[in-house]
Amino acid sequence: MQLSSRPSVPPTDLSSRILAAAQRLFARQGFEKTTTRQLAEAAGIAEGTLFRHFENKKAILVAVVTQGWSELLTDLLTQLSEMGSYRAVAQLMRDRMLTLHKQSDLMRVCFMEAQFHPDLRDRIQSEIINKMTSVVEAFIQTGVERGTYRDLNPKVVARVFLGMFMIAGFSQDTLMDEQPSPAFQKEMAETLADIFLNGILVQS
Amino acid sequence: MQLSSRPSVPPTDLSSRILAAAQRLFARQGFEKTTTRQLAEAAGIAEGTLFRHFENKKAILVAVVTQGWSELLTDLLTQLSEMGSYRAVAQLMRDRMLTLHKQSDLMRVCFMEAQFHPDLRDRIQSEIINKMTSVVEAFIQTGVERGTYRDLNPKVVARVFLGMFMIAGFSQDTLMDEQPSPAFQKEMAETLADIFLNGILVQS
Amino acid sequence: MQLSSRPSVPPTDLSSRILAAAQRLFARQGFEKTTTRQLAEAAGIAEGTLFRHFENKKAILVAVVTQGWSELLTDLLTQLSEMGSYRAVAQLMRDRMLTLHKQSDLMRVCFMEAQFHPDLRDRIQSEIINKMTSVVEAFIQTGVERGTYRDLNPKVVARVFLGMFMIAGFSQDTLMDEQPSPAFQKEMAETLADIFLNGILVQS
Amino acid sequence: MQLSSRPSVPPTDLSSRILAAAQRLFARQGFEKTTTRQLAEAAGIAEGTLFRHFENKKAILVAVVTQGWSELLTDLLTQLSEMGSYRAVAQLMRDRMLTLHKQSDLMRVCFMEAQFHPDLRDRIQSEIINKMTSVVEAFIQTGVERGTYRDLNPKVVARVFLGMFMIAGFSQDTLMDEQPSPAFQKEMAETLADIFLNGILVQS
DNA sequence: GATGAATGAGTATTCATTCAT
DNA sequence: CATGAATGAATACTCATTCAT
Repeated sequence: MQLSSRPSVPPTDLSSRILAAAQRLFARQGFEKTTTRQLAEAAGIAEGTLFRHFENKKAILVAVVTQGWSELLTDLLTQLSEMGSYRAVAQLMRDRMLTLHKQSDLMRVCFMEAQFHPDLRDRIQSEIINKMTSVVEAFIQTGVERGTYRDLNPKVVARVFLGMFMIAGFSQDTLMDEQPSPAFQKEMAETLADIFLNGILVQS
Repeated sequence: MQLSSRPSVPPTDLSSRILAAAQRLFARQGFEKTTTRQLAEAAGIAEGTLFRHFENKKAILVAVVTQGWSELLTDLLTQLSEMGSYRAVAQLMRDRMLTLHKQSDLMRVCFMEAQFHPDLRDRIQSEIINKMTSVVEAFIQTGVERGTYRDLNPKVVARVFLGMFMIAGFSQDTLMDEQPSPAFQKEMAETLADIFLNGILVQS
Repeated sequence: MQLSSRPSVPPTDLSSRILAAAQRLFARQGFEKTTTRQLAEAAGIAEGTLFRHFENKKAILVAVVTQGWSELLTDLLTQLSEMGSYRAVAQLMRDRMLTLHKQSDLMRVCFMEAQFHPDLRDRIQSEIINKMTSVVEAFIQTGVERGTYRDLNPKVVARVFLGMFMIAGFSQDTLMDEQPSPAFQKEMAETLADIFLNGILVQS
Repeated sequence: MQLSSRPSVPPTDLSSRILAAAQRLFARQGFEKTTTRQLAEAAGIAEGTLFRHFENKKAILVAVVTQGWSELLTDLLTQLSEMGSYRAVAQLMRDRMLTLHKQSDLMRVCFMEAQFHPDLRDRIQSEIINKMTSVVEAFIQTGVERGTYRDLNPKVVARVFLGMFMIAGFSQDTLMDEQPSPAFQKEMAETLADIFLNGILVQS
């Protein structure tokens, strides 16, 4: 997996067209319900052409997911590394959550399909989640050592942090209101960050 | 949907046998990948019999999900209403999250399939999520009014609270470690509740 | 494999209808070129029904061949065992060759497909050819011991004998004249039997 | 078809490379199961190039078969014409059968595919088989007239003679023992020639 | 001439649903 | 009511052939 690749992919090359179409369709309909015919049509190519670029349908899923997470991880790492104040994590979460919403396609694909495709899940886990978790963990650890964060298990906190991303990017669209207003989304993101930092209890 | 029904369903009646089998299979393999033949076999009946009890395969999905959330909601409402201290919410979360793990089958089915079946999602939302949210919202509201909780938007906090359930019950199994140890699960549940109440920042 | 089964199969049961259609089509067009759609149409059933009776297309081929040889072998054994005079082998050959013509469908299927389907070939060989060869071999052996046949290696003679069957039933239709006249066929059968018994050389 | 052409084809010219690859692949896998991609790969050229040299896949089959029989026929004619003694036909058969084994690739291709490609069969028949048959027929005829061979229908004997070739070159590999030992092959060839000349009956 | 990416009709197989028993 | 054989539309994937480079 290449973490540094990407925004340069020309949208005219077929593989990219296929992946773009696949991301949209998989997210909208799920992997199983997306037919290769639809995929080809959406990419503006013939059905057979799909199989010149990817060995089979599942390989398209793997590519979509791998590429997507790759981008996500790159962005997160960049932002974390540039973040001066350890209190600014709220800012980061807010930003991330709002942009994550745009990538909720990807989140959905992952959550939906990872479960039924062990090899896909293994890739996501070993190549991505673990990397993200350990980066965030190190970040939290530093915050704890500096006395900014409470003395909680950094590994666990990292998971909660990442889990919150998913709430934001994923469950909103899925089970909550059809189309939450931008204002509500903003408040949601800010409250989530606030709770993450301060909790809901009044400080005694 | 009946919220108060349920523990009286005899496991020998065919509809229940079908639903039990379906919940397991849908969670394990997803709705699309579960064939009616498997369903029938798992329920110990003939394939055609399925269609005497449910109009079509999708009706089985709807029934599984509705029934499951119904139980979940009933339990949550009971516990909330019986809860004296508003600080004890941590206790509740811990309990819920640990038991939720057992019901992760249901969570999975919901998260996976709700998206692709708008009518299912609508039912879940209008009949369940909204009810849960408003109950939790009222609970939070009271906590805020009593000065136990900070003055945050109760509706938003309620969503965060419910969202955290899902982290616990769902994403763990799906994307995190293959089989998180009970000890880790317990720590995860407690830390999540702790962060929800206190945040990660050191109290200044 | 059952050697003694057969002429009692009711032509109304679907498996038999499928096999009958398959024998004709495989012989006419080959296994690869026969589509399951054609197969179903010829058997007067739906395409999906094929797969309720046979696991896959190849299983139909195996069944056709096995069944066919089974019948052929049964007949041959019966005739050989009932044959009084060891000179009468000519009579047998003539009869067999003429009826074989009707079963040339089967011969073709076997010769064509056996080669590309090792497991099929193995079955034919171990269950049928070897049985036929050893029966004929024993017959020849007896002829040699009685002084009726020359002292040639019975195993080799048996193979030649069986090979001659194939010339008769198979290569005629395939490479020789489109439709050899019955008269020519009869002469061919008789000459083949004659040469087998007496050779072409004038007795010195 | 050119009977006198050929062994001068340089193996570097593309058409020949294609034919060589095709003969091997068709014999090994059959015509239908050999893909043009395999063909191109085996010939070391691009897939599209095939279609600059042959109009379509079937034309390659026709060329392979025509060329092969052409060589076979040339050899047979040469040997027959050089044969002094009419008793020496046994020698010829033995030789032919042993070398035929090497060309069993060709035999297989012919037997397999001729049947399903009427135009191919017509070519083989009119241009080759008929020529071979009539040459052999004339040869037998002469033997009969000289009193060496019994007074059998020369046309029929010629067919039996050619049919025996096929037993030898073809059916052995296909349905008989996996890999008959050279010794067994030799005995087979000799016995076949012996039976052809003398029959199996003890001369009374 | 050679290439190989693109094509799309065609394939075997699956599976929700029906219906005669 | 329960059954399970029959159905046939729908699916992922293959491959001979074309054509712009």
